Amino acid sequence: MKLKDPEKVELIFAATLRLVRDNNLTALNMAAIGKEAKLGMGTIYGYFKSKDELINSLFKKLKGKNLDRIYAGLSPDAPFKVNMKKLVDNYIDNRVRYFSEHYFVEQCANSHFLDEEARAINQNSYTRLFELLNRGKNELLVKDIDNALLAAHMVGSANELVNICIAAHRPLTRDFLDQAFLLCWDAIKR
Amino acid sequence: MKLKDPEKVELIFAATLRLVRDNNLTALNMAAIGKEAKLGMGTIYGYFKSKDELINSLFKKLKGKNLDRIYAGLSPDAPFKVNMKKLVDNYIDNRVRYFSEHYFVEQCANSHFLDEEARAINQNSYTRLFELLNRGKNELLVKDIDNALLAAHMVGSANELVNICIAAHRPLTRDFLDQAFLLCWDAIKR
Amino acid sequence: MKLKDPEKVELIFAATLRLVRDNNLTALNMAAIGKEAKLGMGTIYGYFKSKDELINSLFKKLKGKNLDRIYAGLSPDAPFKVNMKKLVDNYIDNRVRYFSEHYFVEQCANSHFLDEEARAINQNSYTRLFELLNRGKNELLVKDIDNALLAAHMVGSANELVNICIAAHRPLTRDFLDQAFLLCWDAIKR
Amino acid sequence: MKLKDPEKVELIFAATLRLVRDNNLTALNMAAIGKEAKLGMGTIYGYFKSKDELINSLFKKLKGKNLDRIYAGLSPDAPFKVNMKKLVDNYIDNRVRYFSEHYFVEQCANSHFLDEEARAINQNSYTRLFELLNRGKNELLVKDIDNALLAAHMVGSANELVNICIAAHRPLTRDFLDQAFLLCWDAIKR
DNA sequence: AATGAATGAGAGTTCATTCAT
DNA sequence: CATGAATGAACTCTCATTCAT
Repeated sequence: MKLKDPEKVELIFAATLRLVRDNNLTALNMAAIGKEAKLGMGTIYGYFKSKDELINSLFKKLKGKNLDRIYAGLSPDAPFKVNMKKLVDNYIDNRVRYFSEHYFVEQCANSHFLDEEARAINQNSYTRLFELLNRGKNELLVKDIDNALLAAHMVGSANELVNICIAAHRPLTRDFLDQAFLLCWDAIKR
Repeated sequence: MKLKDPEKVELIFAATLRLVRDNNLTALNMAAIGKEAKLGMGTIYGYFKSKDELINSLFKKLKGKNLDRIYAGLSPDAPFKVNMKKLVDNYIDNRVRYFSEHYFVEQCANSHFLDEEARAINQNSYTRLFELLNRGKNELLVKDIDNALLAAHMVGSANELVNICIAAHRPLTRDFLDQAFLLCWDAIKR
Repeated sequence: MKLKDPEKVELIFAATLRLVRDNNLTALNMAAIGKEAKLGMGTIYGYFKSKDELINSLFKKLKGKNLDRIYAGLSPDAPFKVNMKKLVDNYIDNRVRYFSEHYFVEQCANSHFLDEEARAINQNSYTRLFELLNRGKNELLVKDIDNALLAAHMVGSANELVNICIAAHRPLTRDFLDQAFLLCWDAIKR
Repeated sequence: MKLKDPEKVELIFAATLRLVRDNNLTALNMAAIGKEAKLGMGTIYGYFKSKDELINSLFKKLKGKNLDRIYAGLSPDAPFKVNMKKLVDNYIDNRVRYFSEHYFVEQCANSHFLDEEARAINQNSYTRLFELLNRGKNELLVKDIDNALLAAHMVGSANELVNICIAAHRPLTRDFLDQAFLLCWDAIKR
């Protein structure tokens, strides 16, 4: 698929995110994307050969962008706990700031749209967190529990926290972030 | 005189759960339910006046049954921590044991199918957990943090733990449950 | 079709007339007839082998009954104009009094339900009127115009008059009948 | 840029009229319209958002066109009786010439398809005839009888005349029209 | 004989995808 | 290239008819 005009791809992606945020992935349809992006349906099919490809494409892009943002500002030189705090802050802040992106990603994860590659990406997103947790274990700061469990605990709780935040239209305060981290840290710390 | 057969409702529900587990809520269609339940499609409309009603009906039933199971065996006379352990065990055990039911409920929550009543039920499911956490606070065992945050932390992490468990075909061991509780407890304990 | 219980047939017919009057022939369905007549659907199929047969049966019965009522009280010994007045009075009175029957008959006439026999009956209903008109012509009271035209004029106008009457909830007064007859008589009289 | 084709609406309307003429409104279905109009079924939904809308749309169009044709050639300057003759001629001629259109309209009037607006149009179609009859009364040419009765008489008889004409495959002769008018005129004239 | 639950063909409608313009 | 009208398979739902009770 030749991307003749990269700007159009962004138009399509943005339209898709708005529609899923407002309506739901289940209600997403190609005609609506065309209308929302102010593009003909044929044009969209010039950039994506199917609805599935469009969704997978956007999913992969968002997953990548998101990982970059989450690990931004972490440094091997900083103390472990500082890195963890930064990570949790980043994670929560990101989920709130880019809510429609995460909403889309979450809806996709439960759908039949994702292809093998996308599912793999979804599962590999823990890699860097695992590395960080290993460092924590080496420094005898983190419980000697399977990384998968530790990660699941952190990510699951952070996600649910954000969901509540969004549902209650609660603004993201420093206090909230601190309390969220406190819970996470107490859970995993040795 | 032939009466409408209450067992058929169960047949329909079971078929629906199997189909959603195997194919996804998005792929669920009335013809398939009929075939899977070995009933004519019209028969299903004798028990539910629409696909939406069927889905909402099943959703509400599962939500109710699930809450009952989760809080089974808890006692006001038992120490707080014992109750919490029981709760987390129940919760995780239930999610694994009745995976297809939870899968269905989760898919519904992300869909346009749920009616107002179902959405309300979905949101009120935290009530009993809040009461338990209040007791923990009274006994100075639980951090003085908003119940919503504490609950979100517990539930979110438990869900993600189970997802990993299921994805990795990992059996539910005593060790796993103990470690999961340890994380939860350390997080919320004062 | 053995009529085991002639009373049930009447129940079915009455239910059908009520339903068509209230809803329309297009909306008539067998389940509704069963419910309205307080009979099981199987019972109805014991008396009529299909929906079509039921409708045709009722149509034929109503057509016959109606003709008898319309020509009741006419006598070869009475003067022509007296007979005509009686006929128009009968016709209009009947249409108003047995409105739901005529409504059913009219809806049938425009439907795909009627079989050959019913259509024939519908067309032969003019025979006796033609004979009467012939007598009028012999007595030099009626215009020398094709009976079909004369009859169509009378019947068509009477029907439309009644429709207006019903639509406007206008009661059937002596004046109304007299004016209606005046129009008819002036039209056909030589 | 391909524009929605206004000709297609006519194609759809024409196909609908043919199907109703040949089979009945009750037997009309969207797949058949598509096939008859040589259009995909979905295409029809590009022009009409439902079967009901299609039917109401066609009904309203036909009602309008028909009224225009019926009152064509009438003039306030012409004598009353000349106008009446023209009107009856137009009416009968129209009903015969555009039989399938009238057949469709009649079937609709007896169906559950018409919306409020269409029913209102159907009932207001007498307005112009009432005005004409008022003029006749002013000129002391028409009986002092309620317009509704006079109109019903004229319209009802004309309709029935045409039905006979069509049923008997009788061509529409000058004689026939003259006789039909004679009946009408004698009926209403003072 | 009477019942009404069960059936499934067929109706109206949607939507991913194509293709003439 | 871009467009959006056209397509028809697939979906939800209805209803005449059957048949186990």
